[in-house]
Amino acid sequence: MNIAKVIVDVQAKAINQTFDYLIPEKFRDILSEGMRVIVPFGPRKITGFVVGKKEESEFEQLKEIIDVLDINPVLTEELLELGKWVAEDTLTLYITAYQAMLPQVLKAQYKKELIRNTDEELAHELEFLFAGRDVIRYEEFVQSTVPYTTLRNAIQDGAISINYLVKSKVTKKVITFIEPNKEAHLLEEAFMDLSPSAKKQRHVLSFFLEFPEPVEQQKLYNLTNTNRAVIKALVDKGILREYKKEVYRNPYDDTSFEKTLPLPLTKQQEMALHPIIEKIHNHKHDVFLVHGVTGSGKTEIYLQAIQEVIKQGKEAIVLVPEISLTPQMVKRFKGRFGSDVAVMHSALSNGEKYDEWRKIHAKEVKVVVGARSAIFAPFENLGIIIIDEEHETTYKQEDQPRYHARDVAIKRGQYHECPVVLGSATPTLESYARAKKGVYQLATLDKRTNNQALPKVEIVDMRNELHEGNRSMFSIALKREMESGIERGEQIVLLLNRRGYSTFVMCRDCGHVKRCPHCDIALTYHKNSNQLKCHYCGYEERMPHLCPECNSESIRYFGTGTQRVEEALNQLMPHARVIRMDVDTTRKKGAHEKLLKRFANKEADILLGTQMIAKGLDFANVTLVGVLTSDSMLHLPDFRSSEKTFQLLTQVSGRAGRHELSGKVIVQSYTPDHYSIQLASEYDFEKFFLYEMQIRKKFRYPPYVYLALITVSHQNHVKAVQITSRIAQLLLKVVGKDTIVLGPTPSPIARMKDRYRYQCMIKYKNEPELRSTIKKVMDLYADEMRKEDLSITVDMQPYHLM
DNA sequence: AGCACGCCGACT
DNA sequence: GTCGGCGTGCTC
Repeated sequence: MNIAKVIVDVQAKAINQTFDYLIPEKFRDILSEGMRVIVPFGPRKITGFVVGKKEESEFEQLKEIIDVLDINPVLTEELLELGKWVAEDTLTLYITAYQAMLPQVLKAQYKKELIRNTDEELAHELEFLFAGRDVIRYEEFVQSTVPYTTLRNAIQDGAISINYLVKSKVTKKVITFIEPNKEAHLLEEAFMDLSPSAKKQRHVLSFFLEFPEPVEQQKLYNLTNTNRAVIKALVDKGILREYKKEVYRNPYDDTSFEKTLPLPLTKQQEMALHPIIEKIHNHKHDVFLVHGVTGSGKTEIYLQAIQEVIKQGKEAIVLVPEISLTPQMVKRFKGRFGSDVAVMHSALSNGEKYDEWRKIHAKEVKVVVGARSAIFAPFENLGIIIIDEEHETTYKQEDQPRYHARDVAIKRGQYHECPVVLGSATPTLESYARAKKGVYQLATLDKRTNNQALPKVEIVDMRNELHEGNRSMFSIALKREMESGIERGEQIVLLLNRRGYSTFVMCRDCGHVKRCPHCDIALTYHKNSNQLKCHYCGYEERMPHLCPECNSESIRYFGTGTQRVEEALNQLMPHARVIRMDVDTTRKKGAHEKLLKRFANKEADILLGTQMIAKGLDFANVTLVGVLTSDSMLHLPDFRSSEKTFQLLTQVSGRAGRHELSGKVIVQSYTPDHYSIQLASEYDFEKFFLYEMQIRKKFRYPPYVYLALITVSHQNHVKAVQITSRIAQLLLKVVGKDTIVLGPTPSPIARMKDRYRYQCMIKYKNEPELRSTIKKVMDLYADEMRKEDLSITVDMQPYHLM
């Protein structure tokens, strides 16, 4: 096996295939599939993944692999196969799929440098640029005024050559330790010899006389109240010694988690857990849907199933929506499994993510708890995969590869012959329908573990409030409940649902709304900078004093931001202490946890926030949940808007009365009769499911059909429409008669970054050839995509129709 | 994609 | 003769 098949790091359709390379003698024994290599590619050097080996190649002149980057393969055989499947299933490039499976820092960076090959005089500009050096960075040339032709000539003459470099982004964290450099009695001698005026040095030495152990440099500074200078003096005298050690960055201090033991299960939990355990014992794959109301103890089921898996010497993956949002979740896993747990989520730095990944790769942990991409954890002996809050949209990646973690989980579950558990209080219609059909195993938990009733939900019709002269954003009922709650010393969670409903700027005189000049969307007002920003392209301008249309001074921002609610709250109840949680107050690392901790410590009466407070919070003292704007996303152009509203209301309601105190929920709405609001208030998932399924059936939406969305964008409006139309016609010709091809229709954001966007939607039940057909159609436009700056993207099973 | 190479027109 | 701007074709 002297030849390696390599997928190279070039994102282009024409390169989406394996390339053969000769394995040099020195790498023959060590090179295996799944390793990263550096290979020559045309004039450059790039990285690639070895996906296979073979004896012969149809190419005559093979180049040799330049270097091998890994000692152990970064992708297992399973992951190589899985990546191939992901790429083909989502219609993306192999290299894109492989890179999505690995931490960012393993992606190489490419650099160039110019090398002088001759002592002879160069063109004078080049001579000036090199300034006596033999090697310069390529950027130096780019930044200079030297014409390209001059360099080109020098390269053709052989006077200068380009060196292509592959640089690793990997940085490993190193900690400096300080320890005594002498034995105890010699140390004591040294102590005596120290000048009596060297107070600090004597203090440090006395510390080491008491504890002759290595100490982290930083800790030593703190413990002995010294600094670099003092320690250096002692090191220079040969009394102390410093050494460096490579460590994992540990974003969670394992010792700070209290060890927990399995809790006794309720009958319902027992019944849900039992069949899962059975599959674990029999090494059989199956998909379980655990449909449990908030507080029904789903997490305990996960924990005990994982315990069983660990007992068998196998590993577990737990996906949670966005783990930084639920420190309580991490606490529960770390509390039960301690340092056997790796944690992966977007709030970690790239270095931290890499370290957590290395722990998995090195088989130092048994469990990974993480967001979407943790589904690719390089375990080789998986015993269970759990997806908590299965309905969350974050499990679908919105850029390439556009995979859904649930699909990947099931694929891996099949490979490892292990169960996949989906958990939710409000499952997606897709999963629930499958469970009802018997494709998934359904377990229902309709009782809370503490037998507390779910909090009562009161819907307030905001139209009546308006008629009765209450123009504020708080209904009379909500105000009353907030006041009495605070009086009793209880806490309140207020949700401002502002998805699809941000703060835009409108002139009260002429109705003019400020829009982005490059995108078809209203600009959003940002108070702290007094600027208007576009959330799609980043365009920004100053908030105008006068309406640009009619010069009126009555130009104001509309919509309800959390800041405005906070101000109104302060006016309404000056004594109430409010914590505001939104993108602005949680931008800084760790800000999230800090705010939640303050709320938990009862440093505030009201927690006011956006969607991010709806999930996973568990505060014993919260008895009231208020939803200020329950219907803001009902009117989005999205077939899931009812489902999402139902999910959000159900979830946020579950935040009240989780422990001894009973809870209450007040939902304010302008459409109080809407079924998703009504049924959420009754916690009637079953009824909601049946009703919504009828609607999906009538309008032909999932789960009755599968969707594929093709989005075409181009600077020229007419061109975008024309091409979309042609694609729709081409597809219509080949698909089955039950398949619906819609389009061209303008995308919900019809213009973005000065490009017009049109889409073609395909609704199908059974189209085994659809992927290859779409590929062929895309190939027809390959040339135009390159030359004419045309863009065509495909999303199989889109979540948002943007 | 990213690069080299070659051709062409413009300008000293 | 240079200089700079495209278009084209190749990458094991």
